[in-house]
Amino acid sequence: MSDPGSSPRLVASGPARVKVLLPLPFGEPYDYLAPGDRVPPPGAVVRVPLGPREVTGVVWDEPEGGDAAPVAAAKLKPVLEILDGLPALDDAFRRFLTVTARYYIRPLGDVLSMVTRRLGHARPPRPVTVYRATGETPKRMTPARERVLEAASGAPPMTAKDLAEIAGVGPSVVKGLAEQGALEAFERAADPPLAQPDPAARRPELNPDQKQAADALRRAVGQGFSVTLLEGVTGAGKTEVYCEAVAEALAAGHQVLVLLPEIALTQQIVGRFAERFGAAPVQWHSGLSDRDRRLAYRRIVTGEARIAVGARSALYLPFPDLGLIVVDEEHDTSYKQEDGLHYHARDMAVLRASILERPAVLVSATPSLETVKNVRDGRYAHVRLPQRYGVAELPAITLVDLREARPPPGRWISPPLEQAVRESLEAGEQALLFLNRRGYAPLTLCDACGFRLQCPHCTAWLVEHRYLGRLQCHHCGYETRKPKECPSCGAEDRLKACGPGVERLAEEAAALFPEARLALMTSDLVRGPEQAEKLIEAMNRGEVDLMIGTQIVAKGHNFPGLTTVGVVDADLGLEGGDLRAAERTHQLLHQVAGRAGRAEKPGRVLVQTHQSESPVLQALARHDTDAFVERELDSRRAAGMPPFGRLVALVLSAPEHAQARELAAMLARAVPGAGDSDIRVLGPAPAPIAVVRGRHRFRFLVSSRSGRALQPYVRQWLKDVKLPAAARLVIDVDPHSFL
DNA sequence: AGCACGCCGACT
DNA sequence: GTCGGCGTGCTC
Repeated sequence: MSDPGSSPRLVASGPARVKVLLPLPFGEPYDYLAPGDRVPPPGAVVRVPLGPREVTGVVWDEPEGGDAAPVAAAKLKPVLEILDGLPALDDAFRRFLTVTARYYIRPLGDVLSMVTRRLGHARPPRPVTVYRATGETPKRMTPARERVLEAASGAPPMTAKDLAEIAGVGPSVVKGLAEQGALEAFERAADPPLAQPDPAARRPELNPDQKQAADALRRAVGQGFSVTLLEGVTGAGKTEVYCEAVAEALAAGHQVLVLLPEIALTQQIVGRFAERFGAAPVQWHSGLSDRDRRLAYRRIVTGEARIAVGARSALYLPFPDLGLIVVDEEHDTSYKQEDGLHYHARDMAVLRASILERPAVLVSATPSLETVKNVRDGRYAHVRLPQRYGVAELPAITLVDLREARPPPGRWISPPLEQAVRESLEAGEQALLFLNRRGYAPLTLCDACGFRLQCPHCTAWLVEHRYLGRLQCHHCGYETRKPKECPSCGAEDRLKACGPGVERLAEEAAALFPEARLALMTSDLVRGPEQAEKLIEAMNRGEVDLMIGTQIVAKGHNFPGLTTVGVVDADLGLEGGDLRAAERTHQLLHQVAGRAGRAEKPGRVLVQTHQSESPVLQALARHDTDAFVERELDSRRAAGMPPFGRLVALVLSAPEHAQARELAAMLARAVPGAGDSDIRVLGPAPAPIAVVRGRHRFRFLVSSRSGRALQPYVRQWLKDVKLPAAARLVIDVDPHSFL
């Protein structure tokens, strides 16, 4: 750690050394000379030379236990500039980045690069000229001028371009009016002011259970680091409860971050926050326009934004005074980043809270087993909402065994499901069909020669997307038109769709229920949160009778008129056999089931399966989450798997199969010797998807049954391994995907 | 990550 | 004889 007294001071031996961390895959900061006049403190953002170029870095502390020989003084170059306009990264945030890097076995500079990409956003926007009406009338009035003045009056000041666009005239009209004194031009330098949330704006009526839960969360807000699991079934009112914790943190003058798994959910939560606090929170997600992103960034890092609602990447924003982190739907798999730095936002949220010594609240109807274990071990507090607020009964869940109730060939809706949907449509109610498979058909084959259409770059079938008129690879994004002839035997019109996707399901539903108004909701057809919101609103207004969708419809939306839910293929999530398959299926189906019967009408759920005896589905049908959790925990404990044991996956890839295989063998030879029976290394094995984007992949899996940290072992293993540039090694700590 | 240096094929 | 391919290595 740096000397606390290292503010500007004269050093006999010339300009001081400063450590500067660069957003490049280096593990340690580089040494520079302080610029002539002053020594930038740790956290300061600086421009430094690096070889022939110039990069933005952050002044860093001494690396911990860093006793490596110092870089020769002759090599040192001076810092070019201290960027005083950009907020410095405080100690806690720097520490957060350091621990993230260590946990995920990644160079610290890699982690910084997630942050510095945004640093440019902190610069204030260049001033723009805006116009407002003065109330004067120009000497000569024209229809065009009238329209402009009408648009300007009462509205906030606008740029000439916006004003002209609204009035449907050219910008010269605006300029003319300004010359005449009817419009006043001025510079708008600062960002528009942000309406501030009021913790007391609209306190909701809480039922006794909610009140008790809210009190517990409020108490936690005043008391340093803690993690609380807020558990309650869909509709129990968890959002209202955690909003009380948010209010408490706001009242104490802190910022609050609410993490959501999907940007499709942000609109809805933003609306509820606006209602509760009288002002909308700032949003942060990948769907923001560049302008909105910059604005949001500035508001967050200056502290003007008191509440930020965002996707996982919001966790790596430098909030100056974060007082509470809420992770909504904490069990959701999209919190795990699956490319670049493979971090888990829920886990890192807990880490950030612990470093800040502030509370975190994890919210879920179906908590992850990791969180359940932490509760049982006494590490997390547990607040449970037992009741389904406003609704007496849980939906009736029926398992439809497809071995008995077979759909007709080439169809996927069984007679009982068809019947149930028909009844609900005839009653004027809404129905939802859920199938977690995008596109029209997952596989296309030639019925003349049996050839299967495969991605040229991956070990994967091409998925037909009929709406887009393309065949798509879901692993690399490769797209092509569907050919007329079989690429293998040349037979014409013999390529047949195989298996169901939501688009095909929609086609089947349209044929079965021609009078119903259908809507299809999938991530590739719904672009951005606004469109998702539109569909949801149409559904809420009753403009849709039958909604068909992938898991995007399962998450968090309330459809008051929805009474019947059909899960078309419950077996989908159970196959593949990865360690969390049962857990994910349980969570997803529980969530889908929770969509039914939210208002006064009771709901029913039909779950189609070939394995109705499966314990996951049995527990689901009985609404017996606890039984499922017990069973699953037992089997994980017995297997030494997470959350009891730990895993690290390593995937080595190279463009040539032979090279990948040889390098994998070389890595295998470098595995540190036994001597520790707790840690095991499996592999190398060809990855389940052996080729992705033209790269051949081999997997290793490191595990410890005891739950001991694996990072030191993996670091030791890779310490002296040198890979050629063509090869890549991806390290996934706590992997969720096993592909 | 960039970007330069460096050693082997087809061209003014 | 050069221009340029991208494989290897360095950047305080």
